[in-house]
Amino acid sequence: MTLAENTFIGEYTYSVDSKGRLNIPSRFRKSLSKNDNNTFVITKGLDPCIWVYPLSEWLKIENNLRDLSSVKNINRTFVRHTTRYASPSTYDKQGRVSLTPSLIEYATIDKEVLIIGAIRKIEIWNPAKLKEVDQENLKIEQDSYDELADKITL
Amino acid sequence: MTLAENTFIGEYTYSVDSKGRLNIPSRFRKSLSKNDNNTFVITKGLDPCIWVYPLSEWLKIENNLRDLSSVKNINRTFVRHTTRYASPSTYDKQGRVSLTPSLIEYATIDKEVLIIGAIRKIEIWNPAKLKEVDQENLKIEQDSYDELADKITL
DNA sequence: TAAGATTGTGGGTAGTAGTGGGTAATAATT
DNA sequence: AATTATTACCCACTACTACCCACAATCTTA
Repeated sequence: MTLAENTFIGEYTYSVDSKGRLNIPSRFRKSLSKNDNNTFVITKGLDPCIWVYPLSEWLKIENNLRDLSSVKNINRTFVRHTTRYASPSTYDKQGRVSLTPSLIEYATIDKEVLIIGAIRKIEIWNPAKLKEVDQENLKIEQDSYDELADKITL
Repeated sequence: MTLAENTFIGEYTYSVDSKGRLNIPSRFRKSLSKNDNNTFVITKGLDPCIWVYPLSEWLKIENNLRDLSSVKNINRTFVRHTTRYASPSTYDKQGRVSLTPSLIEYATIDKEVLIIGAIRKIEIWNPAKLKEVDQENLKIEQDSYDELADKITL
């Protein structure tokens, strides 16, 4: 038994260089399915962080979006918001992808970042920002946390 | 696995020149199917923006419209509004299409525009206008938005 | 423990992409 | 038919991106 493909766990502290490039941890690259041709899709997270999907995972999302009719206003809005910040990126010979300025700004990323494996995707955080968000969540969500406990056995 | 044909994601800030020409982002041109002979169909969006379809995608829409019975008033109106502003445009050697004055006026486009990949089509926005529209949508549709987000796993 | 391989980081360079303007070919109008 | 207007093509400049090479630190293996 080995680790599952396109499944990411663990946390790393890396740095973004002056050109906006960020190394994808070697472990994560090895986990990426061969079919994905060294390509991730990088986009805005729902939290103030950057999300990185394996190409094949992203294509599943695309297919769901494709079925939404543009006659409905809410569908147009949803599709636009989901796609506009997304861009495919094949990592270079050194294993790096490049982050766009607008994403770097959105995630308030300086130089040092936290790269976190979140099973189906990878999250890129400004360490300080994550601490903030964790604090807030701690207060609010104990109830919903309990609810989750029913579904997931730890 | 590679990126899907005629599928557009990402966002670009480009400018319309004095001749009404607009560059189609290189990524989008590469994604356009070979069958489409460098041709897009440019038309009015349902939002105050311009929609740009790959030729082959547009033909599918035409076929759908063909099946709408003209007995119903709403159908006649819908067909008329969808078709009257549409015109095919092959991009030049520099990768530019030209926008008609009436479309530019409809989308209140000045010089700077936001080009957004919306899966099956490309949207061209006046950045300020999009901000406005986003604001309005934010108020009204949070519930239906969440519902959609529930169906589609991000 | 020493040699080799792997991994993260930094920087230079050639090719590509976006933009602006001029000119020829085509279409429209008088 | 002549003139004007419009369109499409061509050339040129700038900025940026992707690729390449290099190096240091860490980990692996003999």
